[in-house]
Amino acid sequence: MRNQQIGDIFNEMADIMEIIGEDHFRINTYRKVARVIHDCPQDVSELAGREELRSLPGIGESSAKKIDEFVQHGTVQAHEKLLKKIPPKLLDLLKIPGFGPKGVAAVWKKLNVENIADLQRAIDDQSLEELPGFGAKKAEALAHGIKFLESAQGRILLIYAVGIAEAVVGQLRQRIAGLKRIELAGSLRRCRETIGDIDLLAEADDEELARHIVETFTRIDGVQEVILAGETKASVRFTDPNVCSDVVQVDLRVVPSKSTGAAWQYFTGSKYHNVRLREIAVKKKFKLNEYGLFRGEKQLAGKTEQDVYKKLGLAYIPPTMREDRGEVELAQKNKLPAVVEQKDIRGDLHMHTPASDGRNTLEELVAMAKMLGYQYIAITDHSQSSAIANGLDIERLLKHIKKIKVLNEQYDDITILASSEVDILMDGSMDYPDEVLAQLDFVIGSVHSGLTGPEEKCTARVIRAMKNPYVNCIGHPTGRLIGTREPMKLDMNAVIAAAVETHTALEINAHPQRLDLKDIHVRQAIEDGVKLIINTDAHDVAGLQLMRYGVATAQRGWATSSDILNCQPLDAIRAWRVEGGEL
DNA sequence: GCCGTTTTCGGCCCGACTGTTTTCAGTCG
Repeated sequence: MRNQQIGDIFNEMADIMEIIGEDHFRINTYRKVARVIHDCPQDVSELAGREELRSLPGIGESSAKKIDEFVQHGTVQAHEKLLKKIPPKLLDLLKIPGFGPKGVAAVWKKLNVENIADLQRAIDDQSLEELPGFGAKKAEALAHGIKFLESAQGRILLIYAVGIAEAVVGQLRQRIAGLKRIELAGSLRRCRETIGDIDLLAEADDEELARHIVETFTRIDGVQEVILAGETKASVRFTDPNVCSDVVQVDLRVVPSKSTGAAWQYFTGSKYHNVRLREIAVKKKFKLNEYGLFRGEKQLAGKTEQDVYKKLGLAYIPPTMREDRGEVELAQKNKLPAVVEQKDIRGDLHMHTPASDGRNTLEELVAMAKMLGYQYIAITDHSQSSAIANGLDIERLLKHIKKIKVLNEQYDDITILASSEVDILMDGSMDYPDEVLAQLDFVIGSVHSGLTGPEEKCTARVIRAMKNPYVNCIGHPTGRLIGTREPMKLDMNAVIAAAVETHTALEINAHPQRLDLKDIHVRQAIEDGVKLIINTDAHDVAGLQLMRYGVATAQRGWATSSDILNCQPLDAIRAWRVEGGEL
């Protein structure tokens, strides 16, 4: 999969073109191409040379040729030419907050600054402040920016961002008596798997209150630094050690109630989704901004998001779908899929007890599952090869199955399936013999070791497991840990085709560090008719409550409840499992 | 460079904040 690499080339070309001052519409096009490539579930290097590549939205003849060229030669001439026009480390300067292409071009041309060390020297010897358009304050801000860059952390996991946002909102509610409404926005609301900064939106109908909210925000506990603060908007760097050790940028915007919907829509993004909406507005001779949808001076919509979409002639688009991945077109035709919701989930088919590496008893898990309103759960302790996870040998497993069946008899309002998360061994065989697997109500096959092998080997391994008639589902298919462990190299086309052929479900593991399958693969899988299961893989009762992250990932992949096995009644799952029939 | 139920040529989203400015450019989201 070379999409990351190819997309990065287009972004780098755009960066260089900005510095040397080329047409910015062309630059935007390159950035869009980069985004389309990054979002594409198919390996674009496999689409190269075929018409399919040119049919991707935003990719025209010229971009397709560059992609073909990369696949054939490993380089793109246009890219190489651009690289020759700038010093090799110049692009590092763009990473400094507050320093953009115009500034970089100025210091390079006028002061021969070619990298961050050069810039630091220009700040130190005060030659920077002599430059037209620069000054002492700008120099100071850049010095600060360089320091920040040296200590900068990357994006944080969604669940930490949720924790931090809740901490900030909690403090604001406590400190501001007149605070009526405050909402989460940005990538946090869209439930991207990682979050760069946290966006909040507050409502205030008088300017006094708006100022008070902004000012209070800059003074709450945990603020490390105020980046900017105006009348209606402020940005801070914030940390809360109760959530995580990272320092995160939090942006707050305050708008009047007549604009709350438009502002919430705007600050939820994505940027590209918003651009699409504004283009539609322009075509209708309207104007869309964070204050509302306007015809001339007249506000047509703004109080609610629903109004804004409606007046634009669009069906309401759920936040998790707002990525400009085709949802706007479907909303225009009123053909959006009704994506799965938390309330559709009827059970959780992946969790662990102390029999292997879980922390809560069977009874405690059942109690929590009942509280969550589930009709069924599957107990899926590890198999014998997972020694670190205290996996069960056959003898222990058989006893465990008995215990679960006895327990199941005690409940008439929930069904407990005796199951197992069985290791897929290196050669693709299963960690228990078939006659043992046959005794389980449900079987998840998972890869837990040897994830670093070559693609053909990993793919063949998983597909062999799928071909075992007792395996119902592949758990966390790629094995990735976001930000920590790379996904296993899988030919996702082949895995999806095998899932259809062998009638095996794929898991959407809801754990915030996994989210595996991820959104674009979810979409690819359901397009080909694969059934998915959203599971928490809980190791304690708190883990059972992380289902929402899996649901959000399913929504981001446009899955409806009919795509998700554990949105169906247990009888339907049993029939699906045994007969291989349709749901 | 891409795209088209107003266009195959002429468009391509919008506003807050900051700093260096006598009216605005750059950056960010």
